[in-house]
Amino acid sequence: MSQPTTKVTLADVARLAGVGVGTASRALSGSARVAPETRAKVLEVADRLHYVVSPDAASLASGRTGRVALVVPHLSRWFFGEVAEGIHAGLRGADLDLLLYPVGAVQERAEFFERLPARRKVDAVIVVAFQVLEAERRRLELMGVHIVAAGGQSAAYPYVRIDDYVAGRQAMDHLLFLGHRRIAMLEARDPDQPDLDPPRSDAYVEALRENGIEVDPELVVVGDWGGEQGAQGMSRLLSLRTPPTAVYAHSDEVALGAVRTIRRAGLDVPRDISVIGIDDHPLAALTDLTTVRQPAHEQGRRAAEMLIGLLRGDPGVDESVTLPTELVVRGSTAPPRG
Amino acid sequence: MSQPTTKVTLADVARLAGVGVGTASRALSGSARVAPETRAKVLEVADRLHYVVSPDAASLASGRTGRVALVVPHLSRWFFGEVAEGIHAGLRGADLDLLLYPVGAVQERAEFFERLPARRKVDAVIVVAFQVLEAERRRLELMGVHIVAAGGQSAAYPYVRIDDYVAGRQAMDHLLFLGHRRIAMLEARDPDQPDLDPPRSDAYVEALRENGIEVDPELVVVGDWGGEQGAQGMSRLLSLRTPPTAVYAHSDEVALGAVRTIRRAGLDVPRDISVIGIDDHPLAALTDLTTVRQPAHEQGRRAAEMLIGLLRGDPGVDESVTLPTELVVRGSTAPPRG
DNA sequence: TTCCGATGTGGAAGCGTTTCCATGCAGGAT
DNA sequence: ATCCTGCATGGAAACGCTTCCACATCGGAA
Repeated sequence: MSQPTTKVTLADVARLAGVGVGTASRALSGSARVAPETRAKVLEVADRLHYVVSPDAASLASGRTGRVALVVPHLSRWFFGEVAEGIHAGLRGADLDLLLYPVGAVQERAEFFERLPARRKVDAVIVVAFQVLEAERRRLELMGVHIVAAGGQSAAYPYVRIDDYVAGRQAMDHLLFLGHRRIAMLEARDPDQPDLDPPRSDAYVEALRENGIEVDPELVVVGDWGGEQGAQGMSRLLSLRTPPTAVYAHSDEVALGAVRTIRRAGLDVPRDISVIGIDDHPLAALTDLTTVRQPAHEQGRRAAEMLIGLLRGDPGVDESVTLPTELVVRGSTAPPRG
Repeated sequence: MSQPTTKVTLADVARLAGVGVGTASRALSGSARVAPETRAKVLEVADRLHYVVSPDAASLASGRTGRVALVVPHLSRWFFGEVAEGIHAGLRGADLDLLLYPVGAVQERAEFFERLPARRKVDAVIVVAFQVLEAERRRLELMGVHIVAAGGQSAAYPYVRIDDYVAGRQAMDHLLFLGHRRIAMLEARDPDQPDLDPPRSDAYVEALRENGIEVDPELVVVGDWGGEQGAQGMSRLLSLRTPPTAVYAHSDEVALGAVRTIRRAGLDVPRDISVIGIDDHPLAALTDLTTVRQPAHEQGRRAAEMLIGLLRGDPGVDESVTLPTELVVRGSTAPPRG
């Protein structure tokens, strides 16, 4: 029925509609001023010929690419995938395509900022949930496009995120409220992120201090964001002369690792040890893990909407947003024994 | 130091290098025949001017876009994210960009195939892990580009996948080997996928039959791929007069839902009921879930490599691949009690 | 009536490449 | 010495659009 073989150009449409190419272009792009009947005629012909504009020609002529770069580490981890979906949702209707740049591995990341493969290919960049280093920021700016951060604390750009300190406090305050005093922390850091002091850790320290509890360095174990590290960290905590009665993990995945180790040691969660995470990963519900929920999807969506505003040149849209988090009590926390 | 303000064109480079634009283009694209010293000169000038080709102009002139569409449902679910990362890995060095098209929701999916937003924007399409309907296939082919399937049984295109029947058999055979006879199945289906009979279910039926066990319809519960459905399905199984001694779930997420329900009922996994899943989701290791591992990342990578071959016109690369799966025994399965 | 602004339109000038074709030239075969 | 081959090169012609500019037309204001 249709011939995808011969490609139909704007000139063809214009000719058959009996108008000039300029008019045809205006009629199709919708915005410009064209007489209603002329527009109708052009659209009718375009439809009949199965006309599809050539995005490359349009980009070349207009200088706009209609694309957005999505720079994201670790697509395979729930949070990032969820944010990415949120971004896609927020971009709907804006007629923008997403160019995907996974930069999980150190080398990939270095290469991305080195080569800047998105250069000249996008109108904007969304950086998902990672801290952009100073040197990287400078490279990024060579692209000369809008940049927003989704789910990260890249303070240099407009962002949508949660308050990690508050999230951490919600977790810690819950444990403290339950009566725990000997609380361990499984701190997560990205291998190549030179965070000085993650806010989620500050929350630990300050929550303890406010409750008159000394920070015991033995009770703080650092690892990456993976569950395996949580499991190992927990082993270390269990080997202490006096293990903690509760564990605050920086993420649900880390928390689940801890739970496994506790169970393998023949102990019970939460009777012997309480465990709390952060994220509200879908599996947290399935594993009955108490956690602090953060709106992953929404962070993506809001960031995308912000970007659209920026591209349109709306005034005042570049105001960063911090979304609320929420304690979700499940079965992995309880008052300490005794 | 650099001026991202003024855009440098090929003509500028050519002029400063003292060559024609044709020669400059050939020198930069690398492949064509250019005298070594000429090429060196051009490259040097290009580098000095921070020249970056305009992908749009190049696409327009050459007819190649240098982009690949990645059509994927549910980015936020581990398997899809992992396959996507694999695809990205497989594409490295090929200088191809990935255009992301999430089509998780029914409406999104319909809209994608209706509007075909990737039309004229890509040289190829990778469809991740979902069955392309006949009508969708016809739409897709309007694009007139190569298509491959990663991690799905879309038989119409070259694919890389696992054998779902075999994976199911590995799970079932393990349970049977342990001595279970009353085995339930938590069957997962995509809400809008009119699979007749999923191979993972066939495996259940045939494994039982081969072992002389009648299929008890009560023991088969259907849901979607989410953990919640696994939890609910398990409730139903527990309400039977004679609950199963083992549960075969179509995915790890479903299996974990089942485990939660079993535990909440005060029963023990695996002492009272064994549970096995499929996937080897990272959290399966953390929750000690026995499962059948499938190489998600590799499916993506291989599909991407296949695509590169197709685009290069290599002969014989369009041969589909089926990767092996592997039983991973952990702590959620044991012989039946008694 | 004349003039003016608003509105709709056609067409040309880019946009920045790739690629084809013609040309120049060196060197080996005759 | 002459011819031919083949490589390296310059330049022009697409590629298919957007957008600017100029022009025509039409009412209404003066």
